[in-house]
Amino acid sequence: MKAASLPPRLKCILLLLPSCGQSSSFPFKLPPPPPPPPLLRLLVRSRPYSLTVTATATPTGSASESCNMLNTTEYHNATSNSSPSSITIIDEFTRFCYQRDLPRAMKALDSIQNRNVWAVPVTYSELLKCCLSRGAVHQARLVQKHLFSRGHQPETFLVNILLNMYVKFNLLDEAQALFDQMPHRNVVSWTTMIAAYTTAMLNDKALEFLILMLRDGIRPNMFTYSSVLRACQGLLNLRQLHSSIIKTGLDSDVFVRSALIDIYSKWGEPRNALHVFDEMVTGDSIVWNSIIGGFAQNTDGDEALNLFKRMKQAGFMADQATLTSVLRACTGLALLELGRQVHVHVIKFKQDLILNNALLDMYCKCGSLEDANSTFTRMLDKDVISWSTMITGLAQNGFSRAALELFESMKASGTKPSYITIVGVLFACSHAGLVEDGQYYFRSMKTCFGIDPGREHYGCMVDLLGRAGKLDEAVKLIHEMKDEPDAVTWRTLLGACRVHRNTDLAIYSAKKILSLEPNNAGTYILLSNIYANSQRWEDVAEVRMAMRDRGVRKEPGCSWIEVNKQIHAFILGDNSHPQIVAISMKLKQLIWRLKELGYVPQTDFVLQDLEGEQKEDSLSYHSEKLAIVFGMMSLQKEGTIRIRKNLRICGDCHVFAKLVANIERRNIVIRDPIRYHHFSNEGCSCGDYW
DNA sequence: CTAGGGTTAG
Repeated sequence: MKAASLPPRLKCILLLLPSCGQSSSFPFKLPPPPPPPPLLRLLVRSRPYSLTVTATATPTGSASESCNMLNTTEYHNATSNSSPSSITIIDEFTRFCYQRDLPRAMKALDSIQNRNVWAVPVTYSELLKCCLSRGAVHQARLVQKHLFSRGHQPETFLVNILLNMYVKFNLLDEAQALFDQMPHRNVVSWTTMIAAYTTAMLNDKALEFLILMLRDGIRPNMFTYSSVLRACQGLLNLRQLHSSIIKTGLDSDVFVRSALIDIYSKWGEPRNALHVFDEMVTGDSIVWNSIIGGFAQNTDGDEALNLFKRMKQAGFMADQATLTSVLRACTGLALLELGRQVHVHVIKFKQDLILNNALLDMYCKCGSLEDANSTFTRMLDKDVISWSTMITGLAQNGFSRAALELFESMKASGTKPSYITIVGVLFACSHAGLVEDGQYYFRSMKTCFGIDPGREHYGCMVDLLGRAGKLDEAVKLIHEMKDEPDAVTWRTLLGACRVHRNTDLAIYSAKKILSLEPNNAGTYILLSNIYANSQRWEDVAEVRMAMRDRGVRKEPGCSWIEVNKQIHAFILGDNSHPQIVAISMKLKQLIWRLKELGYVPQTDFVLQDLEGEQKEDSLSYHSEKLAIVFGMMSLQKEGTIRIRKNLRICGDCHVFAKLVANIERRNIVIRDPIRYHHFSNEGCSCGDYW
């Protein structure tokens, strides 16, 4: 046994409950012996008996007389019977508790209980800690019974330990019952309950307890706030809590601060989180991780990477959590090269599951399935998330068959698929036009895996049926949904309508989307294009008017490409790129070459009211075209050109990319907000459907 | 005796 686990003060004091009805408070006041040096502690442990007797034999104060007498009597009786004395039993009990010998300690507890004697409170706390670490609920309950036996009221801190234990064992009702019967509750008792309800995601309950606590006159401390913050129900709530934290000055606590940062981020206000962060005088790496994670999760990868830089400058080391967030930022920004650099650091942390999952996702989302695959293969531990990530990654990048095969391996491995896994599987089916497989998985998900189909599953099925041209069935399915169909669902149907040229249903879906998302410019433009295609100019004008009235602005198309650790952004109508002249020239030449091979620019995709030449010109400056040309100019001849863009790729750029990939014999990967396009000389992985 | 950071879909 380690010396460190010995009690700081080895007080093997015998506590005898006076049968004369005296109060249970122990009358002896022993000056705490100074903590012995490690070597001495070992000595002390080996001779606890003599220590005990000395201690109990030197009572102070007159009130102790009777106790002492009882004490002594008990001692003599015990010795004359040649059975172990109460002193010995308590001593043994104490020793077993500190040695974490649970079975023996429990046996000793039994004897103690029978003899109506008590050990000092700290001993019980040792025993309870032992129960906690072993998950010994039953034993803990016996300890509780003992502590409350014969009308005895245990110290509040002991009850707090018990409370915490029930909470950790997920026995909230039992914790609550114990809390209810406590005569005195301190901050710790309240905070334990609040933290319990927060963890159980019973946010109302947690907040209610905060109020009850305040009513009871107990002032929250930093522990309380850092727990209760996670339970807040919205920004209003959060601001109230924040201001009371400031009033009490507890905002200087790093725990409270990181909780504030997390919660502001969670409620979509990373700027406020940054404010809280920047006000901090001294922080630690966890607070850095909080703020970096906050931006990474709020799809502001740029700021996350900025902060990561600042973190390093401030001299903090990146750990697993930091790198996970950094990878997530790379994922969002499609920064494959930076992600690769992070990978080098990931290797330092041996097999961290979450970190590996983030790495895997980064490679998938950056379109490098080779790297994703090797990462996946090298992972020793895989959980549902690893499998789901890889399945979805394969499916999104156009490898549907491989995705479905991997799903079979997953089932064979014994990992239970989750809701999200099935989304990936159905996505794979819809992507590859595997109607029957998709319907099979959709129908059997409930019976095979106990997962109720949700919105996303219906969405995949709408896509599946829609692609196959079964628009009626798709609509029927939407009506069968338990949840209200959301904009994503209608957008899926709209996509199918465009491909199969069902104008009426397209207009119907577009209107549905607009009613759900009145500020999405893309939908207005889509609707206006549909009208334009069927020459309904009045309707086009009406849509334009509605857009103007509601102040909806179209986000300019933007494409990003990473070259030499730098990100080059091309924005429609922006000529600030230093090489823009050369790029434009090269693009013109390329278009010329393509035209000779039969390329006809598809002017339907121009959204402005332009005509002829002009129309074509504006089209040729779509940001992805510029990015492709820039990639050809600045990347190695063989290298894949990887582009990320903010809007869906238009049909003309799609044809363009396909042709370029073909004549230039190089792979082009374009990731738009929801689909991946891998262009090679065999065409596009999306199968020309998106 | 009570508290903080990271991963998969759309």
